[in-house]
Amino acid sequence: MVEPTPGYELPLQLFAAFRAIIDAAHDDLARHGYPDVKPMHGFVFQAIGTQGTTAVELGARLGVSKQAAGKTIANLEKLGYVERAADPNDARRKLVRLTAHGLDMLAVSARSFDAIQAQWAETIGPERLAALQNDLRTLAPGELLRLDVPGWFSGDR
Amino acid sequence: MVEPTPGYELPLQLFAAFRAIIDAAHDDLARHGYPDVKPMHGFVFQAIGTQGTTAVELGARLGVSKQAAGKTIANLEKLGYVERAADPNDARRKLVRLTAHGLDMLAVSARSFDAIQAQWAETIGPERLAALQNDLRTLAPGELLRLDVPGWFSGDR
DNA sequence: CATGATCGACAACCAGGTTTACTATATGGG
DNA sequence: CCCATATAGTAAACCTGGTTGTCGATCATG
Repeated sequence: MVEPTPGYELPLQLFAAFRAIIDAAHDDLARHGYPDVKPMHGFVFQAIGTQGTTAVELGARLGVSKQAAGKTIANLEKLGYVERAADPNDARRKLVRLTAHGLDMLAVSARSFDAIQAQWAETIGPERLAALQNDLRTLAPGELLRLDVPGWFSGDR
Repeated sequence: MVEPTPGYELPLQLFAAFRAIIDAAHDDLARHGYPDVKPMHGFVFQAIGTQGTTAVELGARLGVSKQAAGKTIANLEKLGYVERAADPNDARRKLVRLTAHGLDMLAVSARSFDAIQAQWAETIGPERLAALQNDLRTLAPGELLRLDVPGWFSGDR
């Protein structure tokens, strides 16, 4: 039995597919008036959620230090996607929440991802896409949301 | 018909699967005496290949500037994975080739990736893995080898 | 043979990550 | 009640890897 593809192709295919989705979503976002969001920001927005969070908690969710989370928050604040407010119950904490702009962008991106998924379902058939997702869940269970990508990719893990 | 998963999960699943493979391969590499290789280096080694290349060509293959390629080459040279030699036919060019150490590491990583692929085939069945790869090829055709991941992920593309 | 293109290197800068260190605030045991 | 300890946020210094701009050296061509 011959080996159909060398083993190193599989991860590259997975990454190319990931990248294709992200690029498509961000093309969509740029067309809808959000040209300044970066692929990374999607992770952050998901981690902040509609409820808001704090820098420490955000760092924990994303797998980076609280300082890195703080930097990212500061950037998103400068871009107007996020706002910080004092926590009345704990003067140390600062609540980070999405602004109206951020929430709108989150909604747009959600529609974008849904549209891409729908398009993929159309391309290969919904049952095959469902099977693909099912297989991925089996093969790579665990946390989906990890932001330490730059460090993970180039650092020593 | 209900939407089974929100659209944003699909890219995260793809990325998690990619990451799972890379992490497994690098655990393997660390066990086999290559603890200092980073996920990024795999891309570079594949792009250099067994034939060798130059900085400009490497940058073009990986989608980064020649300067960035040069920096990466310098790092890999310091680690002993790569060596530079003058091109007898063109005094401007410097051939970059994998050392014996680098070639061995490439062989180990190839075995690693094959083993992981085999394990995945065992887990979900070879025909489903083949279908998965086939679908991925359909959904995300094009260049597999692009190294501009850090810049792509956090930069403005 | 002179002009233009290419290769490799250097410098300056940026983004994002880390560790270390510090202040301010909470919390809980003596 | 008070002090010791833990936690939240911030800042500084540093690392890696990316970018652009520049430059000298070398080829290639009109």
